[in-house]
Amino acid sequence: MAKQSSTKDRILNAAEKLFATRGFYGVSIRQITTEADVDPALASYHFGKKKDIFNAVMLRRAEVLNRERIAMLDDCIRRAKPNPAPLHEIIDAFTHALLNRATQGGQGWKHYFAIIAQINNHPELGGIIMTQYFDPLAKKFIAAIQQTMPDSQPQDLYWCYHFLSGALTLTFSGTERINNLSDGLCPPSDLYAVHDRLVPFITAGFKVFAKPHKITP
Amino acid sequence: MAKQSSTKDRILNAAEKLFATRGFYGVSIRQITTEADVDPALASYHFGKKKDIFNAVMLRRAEVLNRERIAMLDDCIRRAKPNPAPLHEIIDAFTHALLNRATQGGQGWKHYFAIIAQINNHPELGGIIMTQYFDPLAKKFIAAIQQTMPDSQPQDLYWCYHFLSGALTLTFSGTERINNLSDGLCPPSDLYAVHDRLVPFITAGFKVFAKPHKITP
DNA sequence: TGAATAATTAAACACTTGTTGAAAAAAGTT
DNA sequence: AACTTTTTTCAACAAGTGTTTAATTATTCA
Repeated sequence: MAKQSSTKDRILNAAEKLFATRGFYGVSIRQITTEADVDPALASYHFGKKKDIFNAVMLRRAEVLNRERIAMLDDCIRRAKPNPAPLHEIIDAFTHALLNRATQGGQGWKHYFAIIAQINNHPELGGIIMTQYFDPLAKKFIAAIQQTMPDSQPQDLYWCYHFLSGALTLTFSGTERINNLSDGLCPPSDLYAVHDRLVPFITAGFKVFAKPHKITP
Repeated sequence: MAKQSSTKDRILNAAEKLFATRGFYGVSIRQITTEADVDPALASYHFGKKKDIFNAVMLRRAEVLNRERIAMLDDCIRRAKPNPAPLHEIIDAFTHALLNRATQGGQGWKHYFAIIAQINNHPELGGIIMTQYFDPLAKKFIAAIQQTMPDSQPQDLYWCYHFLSGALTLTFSGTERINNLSDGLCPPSDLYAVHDRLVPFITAGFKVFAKPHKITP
């Protein structure tokens, strides 16, 4: 109906960039519309309230990322049939889409991941995407692992997922902390290097709970 | 010299509580001083700029926590001498102080950990505590692991530390996400249950890199 | 006690906040 | 062409922002 207006996209891109570095409350609508070179009133006109802008920013990418990750998980399970999929493949399927987008997806995706890291534990801001997109995927992921590790206990898997979630979030947040800490030895920009270590690390962690059940090491 | 004024503490406590849920930019000085039941001007009078309040909030606990964790690491290493300390004990020493404070430290500590989770990848806000307190501790921790796993490569250890850092941060942030996801099976309030799984999980992850060196699983 | 220092108050500063309304311009439709 | 709908602009709103100033009250110490 309407023309392929670029105004909405410019607002979203500007908002994404600013939210990534200063957070939701740290960015004003004026700053967004200035960055987008657009009248302040257009933000309200196109999106409504400020929080609606934020949701639009997040949903835009959550949708495509979610679809991709589900597809990779399904693929991984189908390839292995009739056997359960190998653990490290499940974990790779869960994480690889993030790697692809973070490395080849352009700056916008990096901003998106930085925002995710901020709202991962913020119910008010992260509620929508988390419950709508991430949680169903997480359940699928955990179910797949349950298949591969039939003797494991659900609580253990949920907690392991939790650890994975934390590691993943920090890894793709683009923080420079580890770079400073390692005196330049570990540039977070080299996401392939990280991913090559992340998957075995997490896989080994999960495998601890393959058998029932001895928590203290 | 001055009396043991409680005003500064009340401001810090109020700020801590509010920062934990709404972030630095999401909280105004008026909100803080109202919560503290104190005149707005007292914030500037006692602390200076808003960011100074934030730093004071963080430094207050970072100092005691840092001291505690270093002591536990040193203890762990000394106990094992002349052998290198066992890996899982090093990791426990690194994490156990957090567990103690989060479970027995009262509400303030929970707020503190929630803030840590927010600024973990925020250079502007997290810079001071991170470089001044957390980074030296991290180096000590990694050095200890290097001793236990002499054939490991520094890059691997740094990245593993990074994963641990992410998992830790999310775990102690107090988020309810995992609770919802697991339909109440994994209450994040039961930090002992989490910790009992976190340490073996991370230990197994590190051990992957004990020998040099085969990243793809 | 009285003088000096510290803490608290109330008011105001100039500026930014999110959002809205009505007028103007652009695009779309018949 | 004229008419309708969509988009953009400009101005304004009331409320909130961090911070400062000067006056007032508590406290400390000689």
